[in-house]
Amino acid sequence: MLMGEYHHSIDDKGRLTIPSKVRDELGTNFIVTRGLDGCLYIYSEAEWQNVIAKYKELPNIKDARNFMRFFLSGAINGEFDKQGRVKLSLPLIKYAKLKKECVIIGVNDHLEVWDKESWDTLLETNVDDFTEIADKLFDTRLNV
Amino acid sequence: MLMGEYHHSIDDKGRLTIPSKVRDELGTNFIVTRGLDGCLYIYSEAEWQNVIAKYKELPNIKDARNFMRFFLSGAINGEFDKQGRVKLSLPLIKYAKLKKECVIIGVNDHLEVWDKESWDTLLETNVDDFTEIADKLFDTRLNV
DNA sequence: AGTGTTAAGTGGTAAAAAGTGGGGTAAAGT
DNA sequence: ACTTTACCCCACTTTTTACCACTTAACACT
Repeated sequence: MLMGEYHHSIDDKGRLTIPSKVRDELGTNFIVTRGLDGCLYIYSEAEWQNVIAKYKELPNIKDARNFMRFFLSGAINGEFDKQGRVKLSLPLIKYAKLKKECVIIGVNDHLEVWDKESWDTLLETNVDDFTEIADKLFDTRLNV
Repeated sequence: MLMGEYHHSIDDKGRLTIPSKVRDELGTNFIVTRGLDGCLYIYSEAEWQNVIAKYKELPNIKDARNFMRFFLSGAINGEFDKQGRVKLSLPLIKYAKLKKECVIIGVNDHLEVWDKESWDTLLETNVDDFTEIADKLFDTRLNV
């Protein structure tokens, strides 16, 4: 299970260190692609297969086609160098607005890469809503 | 069954002593994560599985995505050092506003970690209302 | 009731690992 | 052939983690 929050910097050459604690879960080959809400997703090969399988079930309508374009055009096959870093492509860096400071978080089946500013904003603007959402969840438990 | 109230301090390195009386119930590996109302939750692995199972059923909408980010990014795999302490991550310490003095309480299936000030405030502001709150809670359950 | 012994909590230090930056080499393109 | 770019490796710095020792508190026995 991927989890945790890690702060790393991206260097001039577009290299980003993947936290050592989550490297094993990714395997030697993994996929980096555009994610939702302005971050990047990183999947292990196994999880990537699951994701692709789900998308193949989508109907062949325009929205779905465009979504696939968005999702797949940015995808790269990531590999670690000896220091545990990935080289990110320019389109990916641009999409996620990555500057120097990045935040890498584990979210169950994938990693997400955020620009530090975007992440801080996300936390600040949402932290109060989480209690409400959780209350709803636990309310449904009472109804069981 | 986890219960009781314990007072411990967190040191400069973010290490928090878990009361010896509740260590056995947590096992050797456990999970610390952001909790509701400004405290931290500590779950044994078994209890954590229950919690995760619920969250995995959430739909892939923005609120749910942010909720997962919030919970899982804060989650860490806790381990005891030889003195029975856990290393807490900076995001967790920041979220719960932990200073020096902490209060650890047992709440049935999990532990909660509170900053002493927050805990005292919570008790003071709510202690008179508990009877009332209890009445409401048990009323709604009867209506199920 | 006091003293001694044991367990629990706190703080510090040293060794190991992880992260960051720089430099060198090879390859490709002009 | 030379210049530029990208990739890989090495070394240094910073952070982390594990271990050790001391202090404080509790309990028991005399």
